Amino acid sequence: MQFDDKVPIYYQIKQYVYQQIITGKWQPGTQLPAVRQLAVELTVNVNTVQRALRELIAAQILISKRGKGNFVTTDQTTLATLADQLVQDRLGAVYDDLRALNLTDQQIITAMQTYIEKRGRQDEHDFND
Amino acid sequence: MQFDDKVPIYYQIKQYVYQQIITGKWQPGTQLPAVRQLAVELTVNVNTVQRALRELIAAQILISKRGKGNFVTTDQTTLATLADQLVQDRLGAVYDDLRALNLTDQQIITAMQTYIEKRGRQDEHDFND
Amino acid sequence: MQFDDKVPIYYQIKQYVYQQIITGKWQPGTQLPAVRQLAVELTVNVNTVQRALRELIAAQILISKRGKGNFVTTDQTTLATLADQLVQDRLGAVYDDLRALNLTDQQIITAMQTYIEKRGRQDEHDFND
Amino acid sequence: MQFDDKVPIYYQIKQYVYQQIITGKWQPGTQLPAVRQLAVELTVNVNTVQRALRELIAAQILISKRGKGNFVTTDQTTLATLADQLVQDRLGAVYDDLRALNLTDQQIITAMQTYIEKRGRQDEHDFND
DNA sequence: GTGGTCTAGACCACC
DNA sequence: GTGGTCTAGACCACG
Repeated sequence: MQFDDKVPIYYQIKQYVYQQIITGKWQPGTQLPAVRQLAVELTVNVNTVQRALRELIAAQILISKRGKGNFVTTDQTTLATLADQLVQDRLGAVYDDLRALNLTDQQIITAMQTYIEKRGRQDEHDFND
Repeated sequence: MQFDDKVPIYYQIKQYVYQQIITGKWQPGTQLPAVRQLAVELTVNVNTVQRALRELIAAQILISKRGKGNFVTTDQTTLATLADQLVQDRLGAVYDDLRALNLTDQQIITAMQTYIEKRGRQDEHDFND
Repeated sequence: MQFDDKVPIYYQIKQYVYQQIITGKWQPGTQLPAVRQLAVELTVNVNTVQRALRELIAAQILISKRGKGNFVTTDQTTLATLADQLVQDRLGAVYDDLRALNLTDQQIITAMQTYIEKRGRQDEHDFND
Repeated sequence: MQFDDKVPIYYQIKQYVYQQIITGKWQPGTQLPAVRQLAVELTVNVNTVQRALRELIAAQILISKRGKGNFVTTDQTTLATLADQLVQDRLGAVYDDLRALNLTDQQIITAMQTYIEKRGRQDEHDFND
């Protein structure tokens, strides 16, 4: 995995974990890879992984069982709000930024649409290469 | 101005300058506020402002005239691409993130639309308060 | 049983054993449940239980009879001091802490009294639910 | 400062900070000693201090100003609840423990009173030494 | 084997 | 100078 050096690695690891959970790669109740294993996969120090997980454990997204491992919570309400929360946060950030660049609501939507169309064509093109 | 602790302040100042230019608050050729003045406005240390400006000068967005001050470039092609570049970058980032959360292209657009509607109603409400 | 993550489980098990003895649930001379049985009851690993018992045996609170099991000591002087010792230790700890928070002796006593009254009312209420 | 090796050092540092604040040794708004300074005073590693402070910052008890230092919050409501919270937690813990040892409410109070009297005499004695 | 804590020491952003 | 992040490596509690 590649990290953006403009934002703390542990923070990006948190986002990564969110992704794995929301996309269903890590189902509720399943055990995460061992911290040392994660550290290897992400080519990062164990402590850095643990710092990320610690916050997720505090937020009850993950459950830590001593000597056994870390697990995705099985609490459905926690997980349900999680996905929506992340999407809304992301949308809010980009919306604020684009408004600050003087785009109107309508312009933002059309910009998004044309961007996606363009990406669609590009990806198609990339795929054909 | 409020800064996000998770990303370097000098980086956020760069974005701020971009904003001022693109929204026309700082017209091409006009002189920027003095560095010390900017530092006060942004409640940030002078060194931090200077680091941000240094990079903008290197990118030829700003022109530094020794003993006179810093000025927004008058080079139209530079400015023309700038705005579009920033918007595309932002859209690209949010698009990648939302795709990583398993949203389809269509879901991304509708999520954006409903988000904007919701914000519109909220802001209206806030305004009436 | 629930354990506090912040202090070693084997240590909390020792406290649990003390409790059983002092409250008379485990009379002097009686045999303890098998280690495996205790481990199940406390939802804890056998090794962890054994570590706790080892220390209690060393302190002569428990007597280990090879191939037969573990027994509560019948030595009355040992048991007599035990209860008092535990209470005094607890009182000492809380007293020191509250003094460190600037409470006077008198404030500590009244705080304790009002706390107990409050708890009494709450428990009564819970009971009626 | 001496630490109890039965509970994490960073946790005890948190308690220490609480104490300093509640007893007024660290007034609202005042700057804490530098983390490296605290580490020396507490004969502990810098990271350990920082781990403790990080949680207090997250809880808004402390305010961290980049490049300047850490400060006790000036938010009065946060501080007002803090002291009471700590005392109640402490009382709750000791109450539960003593009840588990079969003491009645009344016995707990009198035990506390006699303990304090005894301590008072002892301290007096120590003082005269 | 698992996770949790602590240390020593480095580097960065910011004042 | 300040705090924040990261690394490498050790040791402990627990299963």
